Amino acid sequence: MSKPPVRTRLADAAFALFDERGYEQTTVDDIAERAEVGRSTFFRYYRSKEEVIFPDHDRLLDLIRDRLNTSSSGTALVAVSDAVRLVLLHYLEEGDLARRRYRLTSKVSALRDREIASVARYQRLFREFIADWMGDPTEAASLRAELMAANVVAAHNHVLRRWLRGESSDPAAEVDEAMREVLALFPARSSESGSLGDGTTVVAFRTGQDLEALLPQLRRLVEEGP
Amino acid sequence: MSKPPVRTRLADAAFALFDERGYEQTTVDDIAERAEVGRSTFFRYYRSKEEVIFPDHDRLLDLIRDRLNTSSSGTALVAVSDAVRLVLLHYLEEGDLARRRYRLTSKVSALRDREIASVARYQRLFREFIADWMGDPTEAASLRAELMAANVVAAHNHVLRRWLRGESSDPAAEVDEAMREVLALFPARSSESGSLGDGTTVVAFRTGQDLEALLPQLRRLVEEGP
DNA sequence: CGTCAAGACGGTACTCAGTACCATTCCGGG
DNA sequence: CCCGGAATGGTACTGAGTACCGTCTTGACG
Repeated sequence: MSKPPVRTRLADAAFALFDERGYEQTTVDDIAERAEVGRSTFFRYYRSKEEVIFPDHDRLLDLIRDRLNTSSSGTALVAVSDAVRLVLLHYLEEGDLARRRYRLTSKVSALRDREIASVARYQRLFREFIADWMGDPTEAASLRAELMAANVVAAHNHVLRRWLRGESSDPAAEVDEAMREVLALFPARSSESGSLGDGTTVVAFRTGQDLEALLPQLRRLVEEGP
Repeated sequence: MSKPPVRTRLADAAFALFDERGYEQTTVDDIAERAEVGRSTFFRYYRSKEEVIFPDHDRLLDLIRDRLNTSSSGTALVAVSDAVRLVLLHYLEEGDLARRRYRLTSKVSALRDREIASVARYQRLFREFIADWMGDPTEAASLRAELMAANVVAAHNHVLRRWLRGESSDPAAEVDEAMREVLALFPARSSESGSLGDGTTVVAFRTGQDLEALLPQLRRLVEEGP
């Protein structure tokens, strides 16, 4: 009976020690020792101490990038929503491992910062994808892309964190609902849905209730003639 | 003629060396030496090498927190928008220093990550403030708070980065416009504007154009009876 | 003017992450 | 059996960050 592969042994040892003594109190030597390997071997499998906890962020980012590049969804926002659902599913598959990681990142600010930086890379990818997709180089379009990306990521994080905290029994359904919420914030423009400009137009609002705030959105809807 | 204060000398030396050799190629010893100070003294003024570049993020965060706590704006989102404008103005006051920092963070990923982590702290603060302000513990409200915070921060970052890149001549006006855009995404609810529930109701949409996506928003508007 | 205490400063020594490099061992094909 | 490459372990180094201690300055007070 041979031992499990080195990479797995290292990860197991690391998580066990982090749970026992805490992240900062655990040295790379400790991890290597428990995994019964040399210190150099640790750094062959993981570039840093942090990477034991976030092993495949790079791989997942590449996967999402490919997904977007081969996407054929109706709108950029829908494509991105679909892509981000993949990320959530990835975490769900990790199961308990994801929750252990969450407990660690909740306690250790250095790890939380790293996690946040990773998420920002997704957001950047989404922003660039949406901006490219819109093909509109104006400042307004650029801001819009930025907002869309931020919303998708925020919605994802919201659902993910709920699940990680054990507050969600059906995160897949929740993320779908959250994405619908986001989609609703950014109604598709007529040019995006194939220049059918002749549908019935109806407008709904309550007078006397921050009509001012609603105006830009209504204006956008109304001005979109063929 | 005495020299400038130690803290200033250290910062000047650090930025000069970062420009000359790059961030990673500069050691703390180098900085201390150029500032004509001992190495220990460097760490008395800055907790880490990175902190020379981001000296007052903590202070600014506290300032924003106070601002929010003493705020009396009409809605949570407006209060947060006002607060975030303060952050932008802070950067504008820094002037060229902010641009030098931006050039550094653009090149050195470790610094970019740190910057992103700081921004995330603002976003968290905003999210908690909005959630508290709404006082609505439901999941939908929680998501809404998350989205609002994300939008405000994204809009701010968008304008700030444009200015840092020299693409904006009037960032103050741009951030106001961007915040209007964000406000427009989140129309105030009736309960927020004083329980006037008896206004005229009108509804507008284009059939055949992602009506599905618009539904949640419309439903929300319609269901808000007294 | 002398004294004393507090703070600023410099220096030393340490831990630990991460890198570079080299020697050894293991293993499969020839 | 032999050879070559891959995996491994060990050693030595750099540099960030921490702890601690001795020294020097400074200013208040008698």
